Amino acid sequence: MEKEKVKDRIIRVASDLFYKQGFNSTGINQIIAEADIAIGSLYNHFSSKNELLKVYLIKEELKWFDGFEKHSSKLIKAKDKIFTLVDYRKELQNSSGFSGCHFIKINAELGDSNPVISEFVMKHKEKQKIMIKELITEYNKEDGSVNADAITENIFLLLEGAVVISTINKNADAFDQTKKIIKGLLP
Amino acid sequence: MEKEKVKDRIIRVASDLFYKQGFNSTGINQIIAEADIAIGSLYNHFSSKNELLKVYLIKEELKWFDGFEKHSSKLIKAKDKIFTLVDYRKELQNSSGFSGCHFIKINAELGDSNPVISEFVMKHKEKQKIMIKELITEYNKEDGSVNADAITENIFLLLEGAVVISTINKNADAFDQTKKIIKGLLP
DNA sequence: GTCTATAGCTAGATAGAC
DNA sequence: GTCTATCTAGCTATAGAC
Repeated sequence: MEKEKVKDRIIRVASDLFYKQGFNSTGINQIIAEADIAIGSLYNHFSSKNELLKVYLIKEELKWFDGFEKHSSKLIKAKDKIFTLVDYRKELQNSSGFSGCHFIKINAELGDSNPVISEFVMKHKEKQKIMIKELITEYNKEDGSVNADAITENIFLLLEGAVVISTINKNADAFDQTKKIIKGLLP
Repeated sequence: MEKEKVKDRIIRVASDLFYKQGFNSTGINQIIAEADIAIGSLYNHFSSKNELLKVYLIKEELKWFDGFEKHSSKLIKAKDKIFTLVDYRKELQNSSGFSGCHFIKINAELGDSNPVISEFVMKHKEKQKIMIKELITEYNKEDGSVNADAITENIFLLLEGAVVISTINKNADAFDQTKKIIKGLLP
């Protein structure tokens, strides 16, 4: 295994801090301390804290879709893939100590102050919804005949609600409820 | 009309800033500038920025339930009260420029750094859910025989999802979808 | 009860040695 | 390409005059 490069270590440390304690609450000094580098090195690799934020979000998006691909690729039926989407988001919450969705979090924290990030978050959620719709369309070919747009929106909103509420409550109950509801939606 | 007292002006200005640009991004200096007072006056009324945060959240919770009471008290049937809950949250979002839920926002911003606030947010959402359950129980007495717990959770999660997604997308589409779905849940 | 002045600290970012 | 030293600006909070 190759040794982790400085740039990658900065990204890893910064990402973890941005997620766990928030972007505004994370200082450059804390990042360089935990990455064990000098401040000059950080600014050699990244032009600003904001650039580090963009790199973080782009990487998290890739991780999110790759992670779901790994969870669902072994499954054959679209119905099972949809159920495993609930399991996947539950697992992400469990393993992060219910720290929430990276994208909802940063959007809540930045509000309207950073349009580039706001648009990135909007597009990310749109991608998630499109992915769900593709699964529902696949499901209709295999087993069902549901209204794809309506069921997609329903599942999409339930999942976002479940993530937010599980973050607040620090438990996964909302995902279990969500799975039951979705089972009822896909006969 | 009585002149607004200094303390109330501080609360109003701070609340607006906390909501619109975030708690961490709002400085004491900005609050006193926009409230047009000296810093000594602020600390005469409030012991810390954190106390101001607590007052803000308590006040917003009161406003939330009072606002819904005003919207729903004139309605007779529980079913209509549930529909008007969707309208109410849609209206809150519209009138704030889709700035999101005060409580989800502060929870996302603070993470686990402030347990007192985290617990307040948790209890607030629990109160909302209990309110929904009371409406569903009332509905069952009048018109229906749905599974109260399951339908409550379903409506609750859909609404939270709709608030989050409407905040990200800066439009009310998610509420219109949510209303349609809820209409299907309450025959 | 409102004011000014300021303490003590941390923020993000830059300059320049090596 | 990593380092130290440092800049300017901002932060929360306090002291003490009036």
